[in-house]
Amino acid sequence: MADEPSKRIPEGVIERLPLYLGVLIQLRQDGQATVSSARLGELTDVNPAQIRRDLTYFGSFGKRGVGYDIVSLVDRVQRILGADHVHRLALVGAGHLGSAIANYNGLRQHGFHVTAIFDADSRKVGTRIGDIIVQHIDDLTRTVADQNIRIGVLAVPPDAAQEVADRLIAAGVRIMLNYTPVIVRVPSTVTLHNTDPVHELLHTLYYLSRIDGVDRV
Amino acid sequence: MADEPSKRIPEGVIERLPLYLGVLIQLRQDGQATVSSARLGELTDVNPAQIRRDLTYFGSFGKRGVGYDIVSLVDRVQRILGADHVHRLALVGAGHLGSAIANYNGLRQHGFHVTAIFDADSRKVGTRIGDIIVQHIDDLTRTVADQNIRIGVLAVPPDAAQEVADRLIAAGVRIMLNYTPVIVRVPSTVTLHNTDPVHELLHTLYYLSRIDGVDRV
DNA sequence: TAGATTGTTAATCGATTAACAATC
DNA sequence: TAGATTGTTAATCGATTAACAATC
Repeated sequence: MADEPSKRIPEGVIERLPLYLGVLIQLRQDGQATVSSARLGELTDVNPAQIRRDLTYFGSFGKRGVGYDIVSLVDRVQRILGADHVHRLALVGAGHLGSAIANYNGLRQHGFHVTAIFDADSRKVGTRIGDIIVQHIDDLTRTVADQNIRIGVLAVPPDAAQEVADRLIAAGVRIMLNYTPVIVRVPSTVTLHNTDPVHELLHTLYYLSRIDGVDRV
Repeated sequence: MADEPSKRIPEGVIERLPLYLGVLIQLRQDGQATVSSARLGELTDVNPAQIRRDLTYFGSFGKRGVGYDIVSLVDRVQRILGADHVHRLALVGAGHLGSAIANYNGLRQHGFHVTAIFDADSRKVGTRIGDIIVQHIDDLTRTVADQNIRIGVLAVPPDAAQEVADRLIAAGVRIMLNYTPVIVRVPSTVTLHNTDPVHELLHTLYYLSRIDGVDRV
C-alpha cells in the first residue's frame, strides 16, 4: 500500500488526522483550491509545524511556496484513515442514544453506514429507525456475521454492555465504540473507544475549579 | 485550598483521574477497603508507577505496604476534580441525543444536575424530559443567568451550534460539551470539549486498516 | 527574481516508566 | 521481623516546536 508507514506513527498524529480532514472537507466545500499549513493551523488550533510533520509521516503532499492541494489532500487523508470506502456499522440499543446515532448524517457522509440495529426490548423489534428495521438482539450474531460487519456501537444499558460486547466480538466486530460508562474488556485484537459524558465533564470540571472560585453549595 | 497543585499538572493526569474515580467508586461499592496501585493498574490499564505519580501531584494519599484507602481516596479525587458538590447543567437540544443525555443516570450520580433544557422547536417546548420542562431557546439567556449555570451541553443541529454556544457563553457558561460536528469558537476563558462519533470512528478506523486487509468494496 | 511555504533537522519540552530506598 | 507497597528519583522515551535550507 502506498500509504503504509515506515516507522511507528505517534498516536497523537492519528488523532489529529480526522480533525484536519473535517476542516479540509469544509474548505473544499467552500471552493478553496489550496491551503497552507499556517491557515490549517488557525482553523484547527494546531501548530503549523506539527501539521507539516504529521503529514510527512505518510509522504510529501504539499508544494513549497504554494501549500497543499485541498482535493488531493482530502483524498490522501481519507485513504490513510481507511475512510475511502464504505464501512458497515452494527448499532446495539434502539433507545434515544441509539436513535440519535442512527439518524446522524455525519456518519453516512464519511462512509459509515448503519446497516443493522438491535435491541433486547421486543416492543422495539420491528420498528424502523431511518431505513433500518430493529432486530432482536438474539439475531445479532447471525446478522453481524452474514453482513461481515467489523464495527459495533454500544448504546445499551450498563449491565448489558459486557455481554453485548462479547457477542459483537464473537460475531466478527473489530472496532467498538462504547457509549456506556462501563469499562468493557476486549481482546487485544479489538480496538475500543470509550465515550462517557461523565468522564468528559469531570475532566473539564478540573479546569473550572482552578479558574474561578466556584460556588460551593 | 489543600489540593491546590504547586506545579503545572500534565493534561494526561487530569484525563486519567476520572478513570481512577470510576474504578474506585466501583470498588467502594463492592465493599473493598484498600487498593494497591498494582490492582488499580490492572483495572484501568494504566501503569502502576504512573498511577502513583499522578496521585502524588496532589499529595501522598497511600500507606506503604498497604495501599490506598478507597473511601478517602474517592473523596480526595472528587475534591481535586471539583466533583464534591452539585453542578447545574443547561442542555440545549431536546431531540434524541438531548433526551439520552438528560435521562442518563451517571450524570446525577456524579453531582451533575440537568436543571434546564432548551429547544427551538415550539412543539417540544412545554414537554417534559424527566423532571424538567423544555423551555424555548429564547429563554436561555435569562434562565442560565438566573440559575447561575456554568456548564452547557450542545446537542443541537450543526448550523445552530455556534450561535447557541455564543448565547450560552454570554449567559455565563464556562464549560461546554459539544456533541455537534462543528468546530465551535469559544474565548479562552471557556473550556470546550468536543465529542463527535465520526472523529472517534475515523481514529479507530486507522488501526483496523493496518491490522487486517479490510474488504475494499 | 522575490516571496512564500514546504519538508526536515535539531533543540526543547514533557510525559512515562523502571528501579529502589523509605516505611508501613 | 519479613513482606508489601508507597513515594520519588533518574533514565528513557516520545512528542512538540523553532528554525531554516530547499524549492515552488
